[in-house]
Amino acid sequence: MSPMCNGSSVGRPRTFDLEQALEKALDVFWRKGYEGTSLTDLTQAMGINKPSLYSAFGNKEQLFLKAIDLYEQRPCGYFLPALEQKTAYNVALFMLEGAAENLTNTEHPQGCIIVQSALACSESGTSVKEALINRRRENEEKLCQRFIRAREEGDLKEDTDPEVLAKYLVTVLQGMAVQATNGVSNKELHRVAQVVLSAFAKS
Amino acid sequence: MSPMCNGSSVGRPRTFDLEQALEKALDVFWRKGYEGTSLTDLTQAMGINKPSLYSAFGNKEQLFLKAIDLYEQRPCGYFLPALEQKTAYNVALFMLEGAAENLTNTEHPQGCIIVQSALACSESGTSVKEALINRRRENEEKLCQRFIRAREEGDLKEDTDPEVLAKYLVTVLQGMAVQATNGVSNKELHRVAQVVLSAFAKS
DNA sequence: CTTTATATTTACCGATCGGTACATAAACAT
DNA sequence: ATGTTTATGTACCGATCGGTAAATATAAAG
Repeated sequence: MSPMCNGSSVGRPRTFDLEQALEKALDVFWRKGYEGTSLTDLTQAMGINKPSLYSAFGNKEQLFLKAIDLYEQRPCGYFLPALEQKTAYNVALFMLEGAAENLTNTEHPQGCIIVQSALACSESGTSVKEALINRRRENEEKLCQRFIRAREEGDLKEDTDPEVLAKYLVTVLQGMAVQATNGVSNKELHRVAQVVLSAFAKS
Repeated sequence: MSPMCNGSSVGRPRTFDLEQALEKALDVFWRKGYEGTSLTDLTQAMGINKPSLYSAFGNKEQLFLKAIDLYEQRPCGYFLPALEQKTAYNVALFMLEGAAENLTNTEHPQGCIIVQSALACSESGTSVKEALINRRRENEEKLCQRFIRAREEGDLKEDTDPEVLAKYLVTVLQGMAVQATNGVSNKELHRVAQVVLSAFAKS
């Protein structure tokens, strides 16, 4: 039992790459949603068979949760950096333009997996649905905290409510995610973002 | 063959009310989505069995399409009247406040069935998914036409693009629908609506 | 070598999916 | 009373669902 060795080098070695397989699973869940994705869809895309999937990732739900972790790190990686912009306006700018570009990027499925993969589902999907609700709430909360800080720094007027501003912004972002599933172009989403930003500048 | 008689009064009469059954089906589809709803869910809620469902409504997909027709007439009945308001601002006001109230109304499921019931789905659901995309587009187009008229009437400034304004507004409305599935209160949605409307007034 | 530990393959599990065949029931027309 | 027409209840269809048991394959450790 050698310490600090996660790969446990005894036994037959795995013949596929964990992260590449997870990327493939993310792609399928993103396009078809949680319940719309079957294990056959997954194993075909990942190039492995079911027992390998279960031994590596647990089950369908745990695989999905790992996939959305990867989603937040990679395709949606612009979110946390957006929070680090110097002004509240720049936070909104970075986030809206990043979303407009990313939600319509044709190098991966359109829209946001955290919005579209389990908005409504059967009983067996409710735990995933609630996990996604929590992710959306957490992201809104992070944005809210950033706006609270902005107001303390004098970056937002005293009479603007950070909570309402954050909720308004994520509402627009989630709406843009729906528009992206409609097949809207990045140019159109950028125009919507501009409407928000021009109002932001005047306030 | 007596003319002008839709109920074709020959044969055993139907023992359930078509519209009441459709209302029950709408309620289930609204909560569970298209693919998340099973025929067992439907027949239990409607109080009929499968052959009755199929003879009365065709199949699951046709039943769903009839359910969203009913949705647009009844629960979402504020949309078309909103377009008839006298000014562009009042159109937006009526629509945003109506949505805030309706999306969170606890007398029926939360959110918007046209947004949430098939954002992402398996291959077998793509035709329903596309039907919903078309509904969303049609509603956006109606709003766009209303804003074009508003600009012709001098009700909107010459430099505002009706298409962009309409797309922005439906984006907010669709985002509010997502928020509603998160379980947000009507008060919170009204605050978001107010952000939009105050910017609208200044423009 | 043998042992031990892990991964892969195949084949299968019970449950549920959307949809239907068939017999029966209930109304009207003749 | 009989036939026609439509609706209902039961019982079933093949396909697919998520998940797994068991056998085999491949590595390191002894």
